[in-house]
Amino acid sequence: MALPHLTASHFKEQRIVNEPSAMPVRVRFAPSPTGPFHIGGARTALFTWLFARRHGGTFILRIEDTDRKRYDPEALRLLLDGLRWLGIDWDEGPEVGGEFGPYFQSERTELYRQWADWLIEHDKAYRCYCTPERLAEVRERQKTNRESLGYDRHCRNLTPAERDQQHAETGGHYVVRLKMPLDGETTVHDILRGDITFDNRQLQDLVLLKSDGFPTYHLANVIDDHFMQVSHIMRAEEWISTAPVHKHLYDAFGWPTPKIAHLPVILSPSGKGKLSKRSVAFTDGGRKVPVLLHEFVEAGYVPEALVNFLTNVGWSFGDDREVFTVQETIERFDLDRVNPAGSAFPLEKLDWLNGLYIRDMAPDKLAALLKPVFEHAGYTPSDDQVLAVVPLVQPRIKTLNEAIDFVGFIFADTFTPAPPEDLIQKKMDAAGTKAALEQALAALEGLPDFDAATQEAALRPLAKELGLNPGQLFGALRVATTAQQVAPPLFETMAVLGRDTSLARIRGAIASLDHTG
RNA sequence: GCCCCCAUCGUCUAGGGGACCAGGACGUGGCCCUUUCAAGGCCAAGACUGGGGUUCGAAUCCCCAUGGGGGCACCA
Repeated sequence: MALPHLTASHFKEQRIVNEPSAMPVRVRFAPSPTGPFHIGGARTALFTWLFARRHGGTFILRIEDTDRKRYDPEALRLLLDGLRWLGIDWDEGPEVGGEFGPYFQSERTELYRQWADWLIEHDKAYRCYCTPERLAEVRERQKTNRESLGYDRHCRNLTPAERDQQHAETGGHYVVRLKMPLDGETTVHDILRGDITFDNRQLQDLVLLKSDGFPTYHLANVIDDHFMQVSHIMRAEEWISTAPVHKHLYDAFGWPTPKIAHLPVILSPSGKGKLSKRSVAFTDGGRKVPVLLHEFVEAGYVPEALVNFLTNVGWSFGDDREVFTVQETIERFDLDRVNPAGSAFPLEKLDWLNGLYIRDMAPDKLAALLKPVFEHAGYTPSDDQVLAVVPLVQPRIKTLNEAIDFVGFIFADTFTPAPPEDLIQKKMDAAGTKAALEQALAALEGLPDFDAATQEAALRPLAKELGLNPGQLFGALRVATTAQQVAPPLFETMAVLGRDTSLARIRGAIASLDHTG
């Protein structure tokens, strides 16, 4: 009988027991306003928010605007709008405040500076006077010598006299670096992965305070998470490698380390590399893969579908269910069903889900969503016109934008007839098509009403009479009235178009067939 | 190069030593329905990366290999 090993399954058992801890759940999403809102960030925000809501905790939004060079004032608006669009609300943060503010790191610089000084005073950190040029040189040398890359700790070993001299020479220009242990190991506990152990010799004396006086992520993050009483850190997987540094920072301050879960990354649909705005990917169909949240909005996805989709990537509902509401997700979301493996972005599944949600939607709600889409495409339909068109598109579109191809022509100011040859259906010729259209025209003209059912009652027997398949007659009429080979069902379409317009177009088609003979 | 993480159908996933000749979903193919396109219904093909252990028994636990991913900034 072998001794039981400490295995992943042990962690999982422990996790379930320990999860509802006495400490109130306080989690944060802490984006950096340096550019558009990335879908990966949106997923991290969603999972964090779901976790907070599931545990009756507090969801904090904190803006990590400590990078002056990359700061983008537009980014914050995109971020807040994006979160709201997804239905993610925050209990503390911009616009709502909270007792642990301010929630913009740029307004907390004094705090970071104080604690950086504290670290220096307590010999946990040191001032580094190395210029970017020297750092680059060190780097180059390490590369040519095939050594492992990193700061050589030059300033850590300065004598007090040398330090004073450097201070004077550089005009007090310095960064603050954390004094990491030079040997031994550091173990970080990740909720999804268990213990992760690092060799301290691989770890860096990372910069905590930049020469412009702003903190780096490492410092600001640790200080804020501590003072904002964050219980669980949830962030993307790319932070794993700096987690041990953060652990040492907490230890240096003498603060407890929050529980940490590194969420898996979303990969490009090909599975090759992170889903990135820099390396634009395309689907097999040649469609550009959306990456930024506003690209999903513009592509005609609806928030309920995107949220449902995002929860299906890296997390699973269980019970073999793929479709569920946010409320249902909140009721059962937890970290133990988060898959630590990165996943390719299954865009086709989003299309399917989006279509599902569209078909499920109340017609007036769909109309409200569709109107701006039509307007963006250059049409100006009235509310009633959009509502009339909803039944035509609702069962057949996967994204809102697809409605434009189906029914956009209905709102167009001018009608461009299809070339006459397009009117001619399979196994038909120009003369036969012309005759069929003339017969149909006559039948339609005499109708007491122009609703779909009345039209059908007249035209279906006519097709038989003419010895045509329904598809032949209806196809010719479809092209005549819509100038499209693909359109919503004919009778409904003509009903929306109106009798006058429909008949005029049929007459035009008949005339165009004269010229082809 | 160094460090770290991960590994089930093409893809997203279920799976926690026996209930697994591995379940669901998307996509794909076929059939039905049909007025083009959809939607809907039915059916089908399709995976435990490899090798060693542990065990009566491994998709599941351990090790190695391989593959993929992430990181190695005065960016987050």
